[in-house]
Order: sequence, then C-alpha cells, then structure tokens
Amino acid sequence: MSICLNFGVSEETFGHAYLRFDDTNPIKESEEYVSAIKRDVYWLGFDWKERLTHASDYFDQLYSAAVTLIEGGLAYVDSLNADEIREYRGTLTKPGRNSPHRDRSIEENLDLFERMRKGEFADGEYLLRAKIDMSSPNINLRDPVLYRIRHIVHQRTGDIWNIYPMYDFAHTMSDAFEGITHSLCTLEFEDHRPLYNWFLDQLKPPHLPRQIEFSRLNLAYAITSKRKLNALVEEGIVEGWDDPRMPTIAGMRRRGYPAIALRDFVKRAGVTKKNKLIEMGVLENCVRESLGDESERRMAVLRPLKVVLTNYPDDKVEMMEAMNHPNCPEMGTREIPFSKNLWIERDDFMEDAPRKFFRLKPGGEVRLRFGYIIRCDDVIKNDVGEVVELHCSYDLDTRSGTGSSDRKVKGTIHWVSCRHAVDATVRLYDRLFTEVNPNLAEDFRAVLNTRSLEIVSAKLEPSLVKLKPETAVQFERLGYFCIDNKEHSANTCVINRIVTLRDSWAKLEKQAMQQQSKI
RNA sequence: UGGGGCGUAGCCAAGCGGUAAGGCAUCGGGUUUUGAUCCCGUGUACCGCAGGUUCGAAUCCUGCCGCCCCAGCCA
Repeated sequence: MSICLNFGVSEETFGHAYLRFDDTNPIKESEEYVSAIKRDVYWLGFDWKERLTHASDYFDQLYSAAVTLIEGGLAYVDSLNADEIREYRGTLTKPGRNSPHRDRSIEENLDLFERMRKGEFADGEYLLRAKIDMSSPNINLRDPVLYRIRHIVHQRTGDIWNIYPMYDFAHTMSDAFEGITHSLCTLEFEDHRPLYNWFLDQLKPPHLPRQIEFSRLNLAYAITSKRKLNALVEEGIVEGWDDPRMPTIAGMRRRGYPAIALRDFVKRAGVTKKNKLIEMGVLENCVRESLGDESERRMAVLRPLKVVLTNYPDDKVEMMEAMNHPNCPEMGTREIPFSKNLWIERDDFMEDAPRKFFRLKPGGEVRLRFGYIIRCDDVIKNDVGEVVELHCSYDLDTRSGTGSSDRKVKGTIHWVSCRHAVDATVRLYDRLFTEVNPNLAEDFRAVLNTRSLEIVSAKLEPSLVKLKPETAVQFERLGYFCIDNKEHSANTCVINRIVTLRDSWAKLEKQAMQQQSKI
C-alpha cells in the first residue's frame, strides 16, 4: 500500500518516483524479495522506468561521506559491544553517557575505519558512530551507528565490502544523491527526521531532500505486520504469501482484485497523519465499481439443487441467448444450453417462504434468467426430509426475448443445464479475522476466522471453460469471481470468489433474524 | 513520569479566522428478466474537552484528556 501511495502521490504531484531497495543489511535482503516487489509494483501499473536503484549503488559515495564526517570530527569509531552500547544509550527518560572511545583522534578514527573496511576486524569489534548528543531527548540522536562490520557476501556487491551502512545514513544520503525532493515514509520515522536533517546539515550535499511522513493504511479485519503475515504463512494458516485471503499484493491479485481498484482504494483512503482503520466496505466498493463495468456476466450455481421440468421434452436442447453485460450491448452475447434437467441455487428455493421471498416456493413461479417462467409443482425429499429435487413445469410462451408473453413474475433466478454443466471448485473467501483490529489482540491466532475459506463444488455454464487465469467475471446474482492463477487447468476449474454482489435481501434476512432473537 | 505525532458523522476525509465539501456505510424511494447496476432523496457532526482572544473560532492562544510511535550493530 505504501508502494501505491508513493507512486500515486508522485504521479499526481511531483512527477517521478524512484524504486529504491535499501539493501544495507546483507543478511536480510534477497533477490527473490526484490523481484517480488518489482513484480507487484509493475502489476499495480506503476513504471519506475530507469529509476530502479539500490542503496548499494552508493556504497562508495556513502563511504566517502562517512570519511568526511570523521574528518570533521563528527563521527568516531567505537569499540563498545552491543550490550554496552545499549547500556550507554540510557532510556527514554534517562539521558545516555558518552562512550569512553568518543574522543579518539581524527587520525585514529580514520585509520580504524579504513581497517574496518579492509576486513581487519571481526564482526562487532568496531562500529562507526555519529558524534551528536548522548543526552538528547531523541534517542536517534544519541550517537547513532553509521557503519557496522559484517563479513557477509552481499547479493549485489559480493565480498568487496566488510562494512555496511545503517539505514538512516544510507537512506538520507541516497535521497540526496538521487536528487529526491520529497522522501515519503511512514509515521514511525518521524523521530528519525532530526537525524535525517543532521546528515544533510553536516554534509551539505548539493540537493537537499525533505522527509515527509504519513500514516499507514490499516484495513479492518486484517493484519499488515510483516512478521505476523509471515507467521500465517509459516504456520500453514494460509497457503502462502499469495493466498487470496492475504492482504498482500500477490494475495489480492490472486483473489482477483483489479490493480485499478487497489489504486482507487488507496486514493480514497487519503494521505494523512492519522492512524486509520479503514472498513472493508470501502475496498469492496472499489472492487465492485471497477468490476461492475469491466467484467462479463456468466451463470454458475454454487450449491446445486436439481430441477426437473416435467413438461419439457426429454432430449430437447435450446440455445438461449444471453447478454454478456446487461448495460453494455456492445459487449456481445453468448448462447447457453437449456434442457429438461437444470441446476438452480439451493438458496433460491424455500419450502416455507416468507411473504417477501420472491424466488421459488411450492406452487410459486419464478423466471429462469434468459429462459422460461417455471412453476414449482412438487418437492421431492429423501428419507431424512431433505429437499433433493424439484419438479416444475415451464410455460412455453414465456421464452426469454420472444415477447410473446407480457407475463411478469417478481423473481428471476439463475440456472445451469445439468447435461452441459462444467464442474468447478469454487473457493469462497471471507475475512481472515473476527476482530476489527486483530493487531490489538494479544495473539492474532486467537482471533482467526475459522471460516475464512469455504470450498464448494459448483456447476458452471459451458462458456466458462474458455476463460484464462486471472480473468474476472460476474456470476449473476452471486458476485465477482476470478479464475485462479495457480491451480486452474483445462481439466480442473478452480475459481476464487473476489467479492459478493451487494445483497439487500441478505440484509433483510439478517435484520429479520435479529428481530426474532430479540423476541 | 523524556521526546515525537494524532484527535472533524459509523469508517475515511476536505477545510487552515466569515458561519462544516466529498466518498464509503446507513435509511427511504424510482427503474430493472441479476433483490445487482443505475437514478433520486436522506445526517441536528457540543469539529476530543475546558477556558481565552475576536464583531465572528474547527481554524489563533492557554490548560487538560485520549490514542499512536521511539531505548536494533533491522528497515
């Protein structure tokens, strides 16, 4: 989301964004991670053109800048160990103390730093620190570490360096080297800004960048912490970083959220300094909005119930013409086979239906979308009283589009011909957590939504087999669905539900339930 | 209890001394062979609270309250 913000903001206001990887810590970085980010940014529709950089591109310049600081008496080589450093730093309320090595001569510092670079010392033996103020109320100014020794092969610079710069130093100076005007980052770096400016004040580079902070975007019922997201993957709670329930770019992509919707969402959330927790509804609205116009309509039955048209000829098959988009005739039509035995949605039949239920009920009539009006004559049940089949009769005069009958019925339902149906595995996703802000939970595992994934065996209209992975369609009356980009194949259809349609009936039902529970 | 931030409707968010935009959600209504879409309409917001300055304050001042961040040789 930060990617989106940086590129989005730059696109609208300043013009150009850099995609820089701050690869200052060789034990944490990997090329795999870099290419994943690049892939995500590109997919979102942003183009960094030639502005793809790495902090490691500037290691030489960074080293020179560090030498300049030493020469100016503004940095020194320390030989305290990690525990001592922490102890000397003081606490939030107590000032720190100067390191006993703080007053080494410039010559000695220069010599030691040079030898650190050459690899004469072991990891942790020496450290380059800025000489600022150990009693500063801002802990970042208490002689922050500039360089540490790391005898590790760096993925880009190999083994030529034995010392690596810290983020604050590298980031500030890289911004300056690149001529960055606005360096955008998140709120937690506000305390680092005085240090950022200190580097600029002391080193006086020709270009002076400015750091500007904004708040993170938090999504309701989701976590964004990389550590926790990683735990979800490691512990097998989700299937990977691209699990469609993950709030990662890869996850949302696989889920079927269009890039444009994500960008729109970030834009609507705005850029401020307020900690925000945005409702899912905003994201879903963006997704529905972009998919509503773009995606073609299809019919699919998620939880099939068989319907037999008793008065329809056994072997007859009619091809029904269906619009690919009700509001855009230019998107064309397709033909859907219709026959005696059909699948309809279980939810579209109710034996004891309330007054306002205008789908199928015993003795009731309903229109089959793009087909005929049918009436439910018989309800067939099994031994335990479950409805297994409906016997209906169709009205020959009501064929869709013929106009030979003005007869109107209140409800229209979708269907798929049994003989022609294509089987598919459809995965229905829901929020991963049961708490609005799972970040607040002592253990996020305790607030996991155990029903975040439901897998159903669905019946699809035949035209769906032609679709390629990552294409999104609307299953009429159900929602938007996306062909899975990983597990779908010609033989096995695997489809993800992106988001449901708005459903005012479901809302009514819910309200009715709540009314009942009150009584 | 050191420092840095933030508080405008359920969720976001404009506004920056002249009498509270907009989006999402909600709730009504209309169109509809998707209970979708679309179209109309719908909010008494003590502008965190309390004082003060002013003809006039969400905007300026003071005090208070609440929430977030910071003690990596991580980024």
